[in-house]
Amino acid sequence: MAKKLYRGALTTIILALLKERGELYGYEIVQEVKQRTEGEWTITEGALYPALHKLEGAGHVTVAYRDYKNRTRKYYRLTEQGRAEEANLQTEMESFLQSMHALLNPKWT
Amino acid sequence: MAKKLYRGALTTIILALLKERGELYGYEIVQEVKQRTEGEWTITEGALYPALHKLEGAGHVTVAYRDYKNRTRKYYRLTEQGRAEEANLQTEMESFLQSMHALLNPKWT
DNA sequence: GACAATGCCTAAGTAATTTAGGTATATTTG
DNA sequence: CAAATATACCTAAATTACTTAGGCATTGTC
Repeated sequence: MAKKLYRGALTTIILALLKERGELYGYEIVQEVKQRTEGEWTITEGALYPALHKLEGAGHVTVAYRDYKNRTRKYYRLTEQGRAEEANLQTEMESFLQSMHALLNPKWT
Repeated sequence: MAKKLYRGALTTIILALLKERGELYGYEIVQEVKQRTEGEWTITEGALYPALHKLEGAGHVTVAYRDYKNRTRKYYRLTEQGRAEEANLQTEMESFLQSMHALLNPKWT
């Protein structure tokens, strides 16, 4: 995605964006991430599409095909389970941030 | 370390702890991380020791052997380059946190 | 008319981790 | 006091999320 970190965060990001936006297609997710991080992160398609397929297989998202100018877009949307999973991963991320904070910021005794 | 996330953060953590504490031996790092994260994270030794050896090979840390009750401890300490690297990784982590924030927290337009 | 952008995809390679061992001494517990 | 746990180091194989490097087809741009 960017350099070394971030491994494992991709699914969390996808689900969070879907929760916020309701519906997104793959290519749109790439653009969205690029915009929001001001070019810092570029999701590679080789990571994104397999991740989306895995989410679909797990029942966390559903797919709807829609055409736009002779190109087919696959729109993804959260299922009920997907919402639950999103909440879990959000919690996990918060826990991660907290732990990281505890490790990198010494307490001024 | 914990579940899925955090890959790539280990070196950042090690260097940050060394900067703060001056000197640490391997086993001590495991304990320190466990304490600070309130048991959330357990660095596996299979990850830690190779990481330390890599840091040594890169010239980011130096090693001093010291004995304590018939057991040998390998104390690690930052080199000048190690300090620079620590600063780099710290910056990288901050950038990561910022990007993550931008992705998970929608801006209330 | 060529090249970038849009839109989807997969397969091979990479690298940081986990898992699962190994060795040896010190301390705690039943 | 024996057995289990803690301390202290280590490595090798397996796992896994990712990058790299392709492929296909259409649309927009210089």
